[in-house]
Amino acid sequence: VPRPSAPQRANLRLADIAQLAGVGLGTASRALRNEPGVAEATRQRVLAVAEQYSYVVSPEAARLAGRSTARVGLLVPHLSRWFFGTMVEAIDGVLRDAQLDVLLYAVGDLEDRRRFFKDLPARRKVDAVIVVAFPVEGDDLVRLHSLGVHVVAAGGQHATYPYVCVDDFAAGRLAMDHLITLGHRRIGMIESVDVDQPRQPTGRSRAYRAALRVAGVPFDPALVARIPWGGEHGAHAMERLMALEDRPTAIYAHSDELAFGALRTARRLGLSIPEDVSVVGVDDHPMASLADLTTVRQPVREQGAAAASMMLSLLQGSEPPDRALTFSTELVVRASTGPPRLRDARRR
Amino acid sequence: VPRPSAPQRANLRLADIAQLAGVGLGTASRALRNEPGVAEATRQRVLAVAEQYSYVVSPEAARLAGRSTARVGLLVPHLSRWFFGTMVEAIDGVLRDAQLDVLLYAVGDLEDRRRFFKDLPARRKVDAVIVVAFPVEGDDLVRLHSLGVHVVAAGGQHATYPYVCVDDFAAGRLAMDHLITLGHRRIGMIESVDVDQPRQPTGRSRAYRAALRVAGVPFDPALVARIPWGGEHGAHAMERLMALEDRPTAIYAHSDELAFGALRTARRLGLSIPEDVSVVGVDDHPMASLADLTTVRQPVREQGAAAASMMLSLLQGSEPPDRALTFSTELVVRASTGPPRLRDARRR
DNA sequence: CTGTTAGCGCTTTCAC
DNA sequence: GTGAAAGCGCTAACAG
Repeated sequence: VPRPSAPQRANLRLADIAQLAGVGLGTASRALRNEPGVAEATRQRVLAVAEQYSYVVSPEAARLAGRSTARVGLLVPHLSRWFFGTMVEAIDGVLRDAQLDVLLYAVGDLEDRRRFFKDLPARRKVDAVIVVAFPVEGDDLVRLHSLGVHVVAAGGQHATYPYVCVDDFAAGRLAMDHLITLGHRRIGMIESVDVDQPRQPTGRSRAYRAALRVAGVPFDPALVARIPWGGEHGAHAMERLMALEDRPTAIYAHSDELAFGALRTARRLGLSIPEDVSVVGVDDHPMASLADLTTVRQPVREQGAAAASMMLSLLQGSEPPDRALTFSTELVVRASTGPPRLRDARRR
Repeated sequence: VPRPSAPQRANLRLADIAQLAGVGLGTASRALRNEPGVAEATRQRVLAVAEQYSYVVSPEAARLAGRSTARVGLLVPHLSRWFFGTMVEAIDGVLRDAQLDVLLYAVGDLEDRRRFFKDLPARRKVDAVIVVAFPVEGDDLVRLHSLGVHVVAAGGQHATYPYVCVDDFAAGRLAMDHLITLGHRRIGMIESVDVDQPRQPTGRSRAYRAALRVAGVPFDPALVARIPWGGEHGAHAMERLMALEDRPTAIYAHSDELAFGALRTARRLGLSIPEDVSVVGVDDHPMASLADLTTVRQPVREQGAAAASMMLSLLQGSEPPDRALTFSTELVVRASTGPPRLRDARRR
């Protein structure tokens, strides 16, 4: 536990500004915060003095005396991944424009999260919390609410609190239907499971089975590889899938990173893409276009911005226009998918 | 500007804990903060009560009365890039373990930074600032110091304040010498320039010329492509380079992302790697292994952790063990580099 | 509309 | 060792 070295204090206090402007403390306070009940002329005078001495209120004092912290907590599991980084960047942007400070909490695993929610009688630290792509469970949620802390989810799934996300099922269907339309029938799935929450099948998984069902293709468990998230895991999954007796002609990966791994395996195996095997991912990671990977794009930055705006409404006391926002996804066809070889298509 | 809805307050105050433990306010305060001058028995009693009621001090009140904010500002230009995200994740981790809160500032452009440093009579917001991979200019620096705010740089270049980085020149030499050792003589460079600070040549650029000089190869300006950062730009640069009359047999890209772009161009051009052209990057982005890209690895997480530790020392008032830390880099040979074709090698 | 007066919850002298 | 008292800089109620 660091004990900071004492910094010198030299800044002006509200009292100084008030005096300089020739008004009382209360008036100065109101003027600075654009509270009603101050003569316009007076307000201008105060504002001018404050500006001149580049005065800023002490957030600590303001918080101690008042109610809000003007700070929001941003909980994110994996900052090093593109999706999360982009989301955070977007959220931070709109929050900062609204003069709010962002307290970052990189909560990699369940343990971190637990600690956060436990240590967070932190209504003492933030007015609100934005969680990126993971659910807040009932108990924690109740406590947050009882503390008066707002919660919104960005990029997660449906929730009881306000959220913004994409329809993962629809995204999955976009990918699968593309493959099926191309003529593929034997389609493998590389499915990543979150170690912390191996919960019920995700939308992207359900889309797989649904698409097959609609196409009249029986589900073959041998064709799905369940692995942890990550390119290397994706690569291994691909090895397993391609080692199958009756190997798939196409692969549906739950995310682009997984797909990149699959592509490497294919390349190393000497398979040509998409002639020998098609690969489709989800996300439209910036690298996807560099790898010529067909994928399903989801608007990440937009989701983040929307979630932050939602938070802003909540903080203002007004219900947000929408309690839930679902952005749509879009198929982006590139060079990694194509029709199966005739031989393969005929086989069944 | 959001006006938060008033949350209810219900938490215990230090006074309550003191009373519950049957001690005075001052004693309770000292006990909780492990200050000397409290009987061990007393301290235990206070600690026990605090634990029992899961009491936490109000950071605002503590700050207002005391000196530190227990918060550090983290300035990052591009959260969505792997390097930055990873760095931030690492920094956040050690700071959090030290009970410090991290205030995130995504400062994409010069304008954002300027605003930060202007608005930051924020000694009122943070005790210290960590900047990721960009320099703090003299004027801002002076102000920070005069406010008693510590500054450390993570992943940047040499600075007058404490920093941690890698030797970009050495990294560049590793990449270049690898190419030269393989027999390449006509080597192109894809160099990214930061729009905000098109400052003097970076270490990675200087390494290019130095390596050529040592190898006795004359510098040919036609072989270097200066572009903004980004895979797509890397791809275009590669197009230009490969369109050259006397095209290079190898490409040295300033970063892996650039190299990925180059690889795509090569692939689209029908060039085989590394037979027709070798490509080497810098960073060892996780995707590099998936693309079988030869690169120079730099330890990102370690740099972040080291910078954060440095900050901790500073905050404790003690000089850090080292005011500057330079991590070493390492060549990682993969499948994207190989000797030039004999024909090519002979040509000169 | 404006000035004054209480605290907000803690840290820090300063006596005991 | 420990308790009492004096603020830290501000907001919010309350009188004018």
